[in-house]
Parts: sequence; structure tokens; C-alpha cells
Amino acid sequence: MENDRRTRRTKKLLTEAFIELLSEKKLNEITVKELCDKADINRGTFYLHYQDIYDLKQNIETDLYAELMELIQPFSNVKELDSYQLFYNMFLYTKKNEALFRAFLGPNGDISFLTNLKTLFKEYYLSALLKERTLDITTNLVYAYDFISSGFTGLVISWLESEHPYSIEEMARLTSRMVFDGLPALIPE
Amino acid sequence: MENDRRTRRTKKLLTEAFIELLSEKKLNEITVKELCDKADINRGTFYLHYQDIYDLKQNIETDLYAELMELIQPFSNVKELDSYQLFYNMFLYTKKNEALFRAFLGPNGDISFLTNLKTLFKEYYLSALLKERTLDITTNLVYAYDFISSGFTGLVISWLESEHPYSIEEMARLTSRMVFDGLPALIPE
DNA sequence: TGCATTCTCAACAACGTGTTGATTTTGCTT
DNA sequence: AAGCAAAATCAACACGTTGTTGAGAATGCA
Repeated sequence: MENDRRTRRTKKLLTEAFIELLSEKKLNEITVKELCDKADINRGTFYLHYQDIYDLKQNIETDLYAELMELIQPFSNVKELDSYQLFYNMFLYTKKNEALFRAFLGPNGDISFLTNLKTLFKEYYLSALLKERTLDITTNLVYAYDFISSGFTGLVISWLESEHPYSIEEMARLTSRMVFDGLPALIPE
Repeated sequence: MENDRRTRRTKKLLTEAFIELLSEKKLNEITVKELCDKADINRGTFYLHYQDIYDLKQNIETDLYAELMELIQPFSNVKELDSYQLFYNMFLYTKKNEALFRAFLGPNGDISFLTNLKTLFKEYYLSALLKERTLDITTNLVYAYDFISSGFTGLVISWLESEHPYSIEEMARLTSRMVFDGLPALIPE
């Protein structure tokens, strides 16, 4: 019942229409009726698959997390962590799913999506460090990784919003410098 | 018509009820009816002051930005910037308005509130640097401050959510170290 | 081709919205 | 303390969206 071509079609159309609407208006302003009109799907059909708009949003997010985890996973199982490469892959992924990230992280976005993104990144990045070196998980350390993951996702958002004047390579390098050297490394002289 | 005791009372009650509701459920799930019931205000009265829930939210945010600007302002007009003190004051302010910040930055929070907070902080912090030293505003520099302001607000969020085990002093010091020295300064040996 | 599943369509009660006008309550003003 | 203006209450309203229903049409699977 999940892999019927009709079901896939319906979900795809609804998802696309939703992302489109989300780039125009706030989540709460999107009605089921309006969404179905845009997707050209009968309103009853929507309720066959989702409970409401938030259920749809949750489904889209869950799929995205699954993909992201597959992307990050390899990095947390390596002897020597290549931070630059991790940043690079993350920026690459957001660019590939640009419409979706823009919608979820833009002005009409969802703060819990951002939170989950940060948490996901933080967990894997921190666990990668702990596989490299045996360290106590101090409050200091956890906050440090909160800072980094927030800073990183913040860069992703700015990068998307500013129509990415910097290449993925440049963004990854910039992130590395901020993480490991701090601000002075970015200020001339 | 703005400074009537009745008006102040109504707005205060509605604001309080709103913040309370926002810590329970998502913005979109909050109805005017429900809000007014909680505040014990006639629904018609609500429409006398606000267009809808989002208008109310906007008003609350605007008031907060005004206060925050007054707090940050002095820092951008000084010859030598004391970053630590700026961080300290920001953490102090969020603690003073804890219920509100929890509501707006928590799971049911508002991404545009977060964005505005980051922007506000970034603008003043960056302009303070530019008064200390004459620098070109490079893309590098702007992104660096995006990273910092995101990291900082991320710390604020984590700090609030974790019931602040660290003192304001400790958080301000931690932030300073991440900003100026980077991650290695926080990892032992 | 046949069968099961999905989608469509129309209709429904229920609920929140935003507005209205009449009435009561409240608080500034002098 | 009294009078007046402004604000809050209350009931009622048309309207639109919601979520659900049952019957029928269309579609994909095997």
C-alpha cells in the first residue's frame, strides 16, 4: 500500500506544492484546501495519507534526516576525522536540496527543523572527536559543540540566502578556520 | 488611547497568556478563542488591539528588539570593545526575560525571531569592530560574524534549555574563548 | 483481463474567524 | 465626585476551513 505508483505520485505532488507554498507564506497560513488546489489533488486524498499539514511537514523532515544521517555516518567511524571534508559534504548536500532547505530554513521555516539539523550535526561531529581521542564529556565540550553546530548551520543559512557568492570549497575552508582558529584568523594583519 | 490602564491590562494579559500557550503548543495551533479564554478577555476585545495572533506576536517581538537595541547600543560606540561584557549582558538579559525567550526560541518558537536576534547582534558587534579598526567589509568578515552570531545565539538556546548549569560569567567566558581561540582552546592537552 | 487499491466527488456537521451594534464598565479630566 | 470619552463585554452573524463519510470512477498490479 506504500509503493503504489499512485501513492508515490500523490505524495510527490503534495510535497512539491508544499515546499513551493512554504517559500511564499508561513506554515500556519497554508491551508489543506489551498495545498490540494495547488497540487491538483482531491482534498479527501490528502487525508488518506496525512493527518494535517504538520504531519506532512514531519514526513518530509524525517525523510531528509534519514538521508543526512547516511551522509554523516561515515565520518563518525573513521580513525582520523577530516572536518573540512565533513563541512564540504554538508554544504554540498544543502546545495543539492536547495529548494527544500530554503523553505525550511528561510523566513517561513521551522525552528524545530533547525534544531534537529543542529543536533544531528553535533551528535555525529562530537562522537567523531571522541573516537579520535578519549575525552571526558564535559559541559564545556558540549557547549563548544553547540556553538560550532549553530555557527555552522548559521553559515549554511546565510550562504543560501546570499545566493552563495562563495564556492562550497570556500565555505568549508571558512568554517574550518572559524572552528579551529577563531575570529582573529579571519581578520587581516 | 494607548496609555489607558485598561488597554495596558488587556495587552499584558494577552501577552502573558500567549507566551504561556507558546510554551505548550505551536503557533499555528493557538486560536484567538483559546488565547482569549486563557487570558479571560473577550474575543472582540482582542480584535480591538490586534489583527490576529501573528500581529500580537509581532508586537511582542518589536518591543523586545527595542529593549535589546538599547542594551547593545552602548557597546558599538566605544573606542575599545569589551566582547566579554557584551556577551555577559546578553546572557543576563535573556535570563531576565527567560519565559519569553524560552517561548520564542523553544520547540514551538519562531525562526524569524531567531533570525532577527542574530542579525541584531551581528550588526552591532560588527560595527563595533569597525569602529575599533578600519577594515574593508569583506565577504569573509561578514560570514565570520554570521558564524559567531549564530554560535552565540545557539549557546543561548542550549543554555536556556539545559536549565543553565553554567553561570552567566562562565557562559560569557566560554563564548569569548570560542570566538577568539576556537575549539582547541576548549579541548584539554 | 480481473481484482484490489487508490483517487475523486459531493455532502455533512463542527468549529474558529472577523465583524457588527447595542450595552455596560472603567478610568481619565476637571 | 460627576461627567464624559474610551474601552470592554456580549450576542449574533455570515463565512471559510476542517475532517469525515459513502458511493462511484479511475488506475495500477499480477
